[in-house]
Amino acid sequence: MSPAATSASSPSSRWCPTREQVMILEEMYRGGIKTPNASQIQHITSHLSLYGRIEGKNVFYWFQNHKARDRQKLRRKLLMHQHTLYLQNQLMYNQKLYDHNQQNNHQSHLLHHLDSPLHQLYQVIFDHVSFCVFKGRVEDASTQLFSYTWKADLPESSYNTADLTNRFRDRDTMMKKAMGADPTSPCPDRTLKTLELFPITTTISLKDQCTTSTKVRNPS
Amino acid sequence: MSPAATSASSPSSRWCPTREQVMILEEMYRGGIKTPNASQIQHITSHLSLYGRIEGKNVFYWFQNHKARDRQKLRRKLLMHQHTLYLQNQLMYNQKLYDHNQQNNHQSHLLHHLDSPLHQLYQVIFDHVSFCVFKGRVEDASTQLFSYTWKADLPESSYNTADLTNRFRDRDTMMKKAMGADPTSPCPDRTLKTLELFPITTTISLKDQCTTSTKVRNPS
DNA sequence: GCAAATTAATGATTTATTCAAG
DNA sequence: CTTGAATAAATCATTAATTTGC
Repeated sequence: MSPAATSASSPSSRWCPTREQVMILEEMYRGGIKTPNASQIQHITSHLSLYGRIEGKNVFYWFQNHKARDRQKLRRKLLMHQHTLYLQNQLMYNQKLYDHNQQNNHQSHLLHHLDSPLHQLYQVIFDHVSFCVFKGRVEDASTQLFSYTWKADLPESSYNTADLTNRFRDRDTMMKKAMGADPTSPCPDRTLKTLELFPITTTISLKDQCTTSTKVRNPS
Repeated sequence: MSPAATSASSPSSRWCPTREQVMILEEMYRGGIKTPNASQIQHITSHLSLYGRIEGKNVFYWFQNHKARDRQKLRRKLLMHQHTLYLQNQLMYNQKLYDHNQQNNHQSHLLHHLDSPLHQLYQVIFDHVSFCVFKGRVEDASTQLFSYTWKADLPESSYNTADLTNRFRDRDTMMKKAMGADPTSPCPDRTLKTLELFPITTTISLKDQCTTSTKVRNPS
C-alpha cells in the first residue's frame, strides 16, 4: 500500500516511516517515552536506521506530534463527555417540565418554555462556543462573543417576568456546574427517561502524562 | 541604571541583551525582519556578538517572542475596541429605551428591563468571558462555559413573552456584529448622549504583518 | 534611602494549530 | 484522511522595575 518501505527509489520530500519503524516508535511511546532528549533521539535514530532512512528530526517530530494528537483525542473525548452531561441535564429539565405540565394539564407550556428567549439565547451562545471549540479555534470562541451584541428593537409590551428576574438575580446560583449533576440518578423523586446520545462512561484524567521533560533544542 | 551592559560579571542562567543589541534587533524588526531564517540568524548573531555574548538561539527566540507579543498587543487593543463598541451599543439601547419610556410616562420600565433575565444572562456570560480573556487564559473562557448549565426550577407561572420569542427566532438576526454599528452616528432620528468610557478611535488591521515566512529549523 | 515584597517584562520551553504531501 | 513539517500560541521561569513599610 504505502511506498514507505521502498527506500531510496524516489527522492521524497518528507520522511515516510516504515511499518517496523512506526511499530517500534509506538512501542517506545507506550513504554513511557513521551519527549525524548537529544541523546535518546540519537539512539533511537541510529536504531531505526536499520529499517529505513531516517533522521533525528524525524524522530523528534514524531514524538511531538504523537503526544499532541494523543492529548487532542483526550480533550475531544472530555468535551463530548461534558456535552453529554449538558444534554442529559437539558433533557432531564424538559422531561421534568413536561411531567409538571402533564399534571397541570397545560399542554402548551412545554413548547412555550422551549421557545422562551432565555432558552434560545443560551442555546445560541452554547452552540457558538461549541462550534468554535470543535473547529479547533479556541480563541475565536471568546473573541467573537465579544463582537456580538444584542440589539433588539424597543419592546412594545411590558415583560411580566418579575418571577424570573428574582430567580436569576444571584449570578452564582443562576449557573451551576453541569459536572456536578450525576447522570446515573437524574431525579430522586421521579424516574425519567433520557435518551443516551453519547456514551457517558468516559473516565478521563488529563494529568496522567508523566512528561519526562527534557531541555534540549538547537534552533540555529 | 540597569546593569544590562555589564557583561560576564555573573553566570546568568539566561541571556541578558545589552542596550545596543536590543536597539539593533528592534531596528531590524521594524525594517521588516519578522522571522529570520537560519542564515539570517547566523549573520545577526555574529554581528551582535560585537556588543556582548549572544547565541543563535537567543536571536531566534527574540524574534519569535517579539512578533508574538506584537500580535498580542494588537489583539488586546482590538478586544478593547470591541468592548467599547459593545458598551456604546448597550448605553445607546438603554438611552433609547429610557427616551421611549419618558414619552410614554412609564418611569419603571427602564429598571424593569435592566433586570430582565435576558439582559442579566447576557451580562453574566459577557462578564465571564471578559474576565477570562483579560486574565490571559483564553481557553478557559470557552471551556468553562461548557461546564456551566442553566438549571432553573420549574416556572410556576407562564412566560407571556411571545413577542420576544418571535423576535429572536432567527438566530442570525438575533445577534449582530457590534462592529457593524457606527458609534459616530448612533441614532439617525434622535441625538443620544453616550458616555465615552474608552477611546474608540483605534483603526486596527491585524493583517498588516508582512511575515517573510522562511522554513528553516534544525531541531536535532 | 533601602531592602523585602509585588508586579511587570521578557527569555526560554512546551503545547496547540495549521499547512501540505501522499 | 493520515501525518510529517512548520508556525503560532500559551506557558513557565527568571530578571528588572516598582511599591511599600520602616
